Amino acid sequence: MADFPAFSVTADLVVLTVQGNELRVLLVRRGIEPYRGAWALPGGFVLPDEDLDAAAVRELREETGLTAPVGHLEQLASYGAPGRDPRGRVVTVAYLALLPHLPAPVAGSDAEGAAWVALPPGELAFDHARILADGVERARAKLEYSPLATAFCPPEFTITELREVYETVWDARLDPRNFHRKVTGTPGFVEPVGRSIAAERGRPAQLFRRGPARLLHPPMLRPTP
Amino acid sequence: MADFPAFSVTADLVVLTVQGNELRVLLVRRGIEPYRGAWALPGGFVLPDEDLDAAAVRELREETGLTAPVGHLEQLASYGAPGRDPRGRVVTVAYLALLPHLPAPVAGSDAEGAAWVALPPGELAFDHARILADGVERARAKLEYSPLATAFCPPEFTITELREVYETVWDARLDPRNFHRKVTGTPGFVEPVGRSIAAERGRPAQLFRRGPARLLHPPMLRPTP
DNA sequence: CCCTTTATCGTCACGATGACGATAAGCTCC
DNA sequence: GGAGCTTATCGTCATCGTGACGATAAAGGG
Repeated sequence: MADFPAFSVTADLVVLTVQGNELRVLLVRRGIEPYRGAWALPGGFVLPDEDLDAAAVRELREETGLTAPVGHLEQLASYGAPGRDPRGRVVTVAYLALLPHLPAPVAGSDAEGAAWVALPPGELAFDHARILADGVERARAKLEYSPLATAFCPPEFTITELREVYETVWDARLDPRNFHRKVTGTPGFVEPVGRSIAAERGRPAQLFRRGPARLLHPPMLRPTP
Repeated sequence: MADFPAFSVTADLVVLTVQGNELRVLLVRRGIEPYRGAWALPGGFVLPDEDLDAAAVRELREETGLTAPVGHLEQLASYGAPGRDPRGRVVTVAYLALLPHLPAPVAGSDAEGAAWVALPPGELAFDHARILADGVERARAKLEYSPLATAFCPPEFTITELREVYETVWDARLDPRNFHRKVTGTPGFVEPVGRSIAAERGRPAQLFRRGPARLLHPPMLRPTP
């Protein structure tokens, strides 16, 4: 392998969450050149003896303090155009993480500052705008045929909370009655906890947790406007 | 980037085609160690000033002699576990290519030998069995919600040829009448050429070419056995 | 107790689909 | 040239999923 050693490899993260009718992404402000002071996706170099997935998990933990297996993490795509990093030849393996909104502040970050930024953000370093767009599009598409919307919710949630996730990520309004029928009627999507929770107003709602299904048959369809 | 230069990057290809009721993958027999003599996915190192996609296109051309934009090529996933290549730290960016069956023999290959091998193949070098499985699963899934089955067909094809692609990739039997209705009724999936072609037996079939649609709404659904 | 709000259940029409019959348009064979 | 075979294409019908939307249930606030 001494013939082609000229690559560095990073694992960068598109970490999305839903809070207050907004889809937000975790960004860090770069403390060093290049792009010093600019927003960028969190991430870092894959260690010499580390698997790609392990690097992504490590970066996610470092940036969010997450240790418990909550939310969802999957590989997104890889980006390796020459010149995308002015320092040299860098291939970035991007990962997509979907998390419930964390009440605790973003801790343990070694970057200058980390923040949840509403979409769309401003300018991003490197080709991170493209990576972010790919991640958001992946998330939007996956809500259709997978139960991943539950990754944006806490362990126990109401149907209304789940619907608000869909409405926020898709930027669309869904009929509460049809949504309720669809979700509770799809086997394995959600399972009733058996308890209810009172909201600020109105009738208390049943609590659910995510079910065992990995795929939705038939899928949730985005409204055609 | 001098801190972490210890990676080599390859672009490897999962090239699939449909021929005679069989799904086949393009494999090369390795001429050098490690895994000398074993079947492997075609591919090679990304050049120092080459984009990942460009490397995949170059490898595809070198292995198949393809120059015209036929079929389909997309990034699949990246694989970088330590130890997956005994020679050192290698990250492989895998690509998935779907091609019509090429009447010309596989030309221009710089490997010892290249062949179309029916699935499932025997043992493969490195972690290529896993990469191949991921590629096949991606292809199977994409036939549901995209018109990519046309990538397995020549520029002009009949509905029956297209149905045989689905049946082969999914290993399922589809009702010819319902399939015909579904395909011709989905806007942008296929467009009639206006001519017909006579098969060996039976009524001649109309010829179609692929339409402009990128997504199928609603999707083709795999039969639930 | 009435009103507001939200959760949940019901109803109905319509479009998509699976099962399958019917017809069309070539061929071969006699 | 017609019978018979094969495949392509069209039609029919019951069923299911879905969008639109009415109705009811269950809380709190005045």
